[in-house]
Amino acid sequence: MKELLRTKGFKSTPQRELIFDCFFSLGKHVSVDELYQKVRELDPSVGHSTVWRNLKLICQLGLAEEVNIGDGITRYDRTTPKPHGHFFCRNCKKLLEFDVGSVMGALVEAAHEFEFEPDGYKIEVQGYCSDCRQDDRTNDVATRSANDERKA
Amino acid sequence: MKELLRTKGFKSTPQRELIFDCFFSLGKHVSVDELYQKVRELDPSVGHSTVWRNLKLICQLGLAEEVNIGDGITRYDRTTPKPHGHFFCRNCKKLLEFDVGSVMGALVEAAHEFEFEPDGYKIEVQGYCSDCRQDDRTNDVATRSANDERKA
DNA sequence: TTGAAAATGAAAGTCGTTTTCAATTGGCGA
DNA sequence: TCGCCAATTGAAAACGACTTTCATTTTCAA
Repeated sequence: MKELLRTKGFKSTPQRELIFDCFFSLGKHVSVDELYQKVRELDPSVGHSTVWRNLKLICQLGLAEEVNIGDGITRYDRTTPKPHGHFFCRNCKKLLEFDVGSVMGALVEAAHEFEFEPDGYKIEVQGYCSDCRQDDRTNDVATRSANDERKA
Repeated sequence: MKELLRTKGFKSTPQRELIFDCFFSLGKHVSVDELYQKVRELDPSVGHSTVWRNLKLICQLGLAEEVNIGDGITRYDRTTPKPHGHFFCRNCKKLLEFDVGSVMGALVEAAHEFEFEPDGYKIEVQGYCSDCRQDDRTNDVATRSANDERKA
């Protein structure tokens, strides 16, 4: 890692190494705060902004990319050799990955038609995972009474 | 529109009608502020929060849905009979729509394998549109001093 | 008409993200 | 190895989009 940083012109610092290590030791889809907590376990002196900046750096280095599922929290996903999509459970907030190889062809083709030069794909499918499926869901209704439930 | 609101248990107010009208008269992918500006042109007394709340209401009624392209701004897209994806130009921020009929099958199948019950799809392809394509782009580089090398 | 409930507008609050700035540190050249 | 200078750090504040609060106004069913 130290090597990669040097060759790219960045300095290696203890904080940076720690943050990088923590990021890669954690699972995927890490938020800044999740990473921050992890880092603090090992070195409570590391600052919030340092974690944030290094997470950005990890993205700049092409080692991860942002994932935005629309809940206001940016997560960071290690880049993988093959692109993948996400199933996002509206209930338990779980994020599952699935292979999108079968849809890439169609996407690339569509892009070609638009003379669009793609360099990133975000395929997010929202719904309910196997644990949270139910038939009498009440949280996507447009009626007044459902509003009140929601607030609770 | 007044009818729809009533039947769903919501009241009809001048502000609400105006906001709804403006939303549907504007193109797609409207942000709260864009809608707010439009509304203010016709009635400067309407408040920011009223616009925001009614945009949420439009979503609750199933007439629109949020689109998140990761730039921190939530846009609202009229729901259309057929699902569509977006091409988001990193340079000019343009948002183009494309038909995703050809990929839906694969997505639904993948969801089925995961026992996932989908109810929303977000297919965002990022890159550069035909107007912004160029070969010597310099805004996605990960190297500090290697910028120069790469261009040469 | 009238009152309960909903909607409004201004302002303030929330919260994740980003920047500022002074102090510290890494690492290249001498 | 040493010293310099730019990169990095940490605390705090700034930022900005989103959301809530609350007093007031308005809608609409009875």
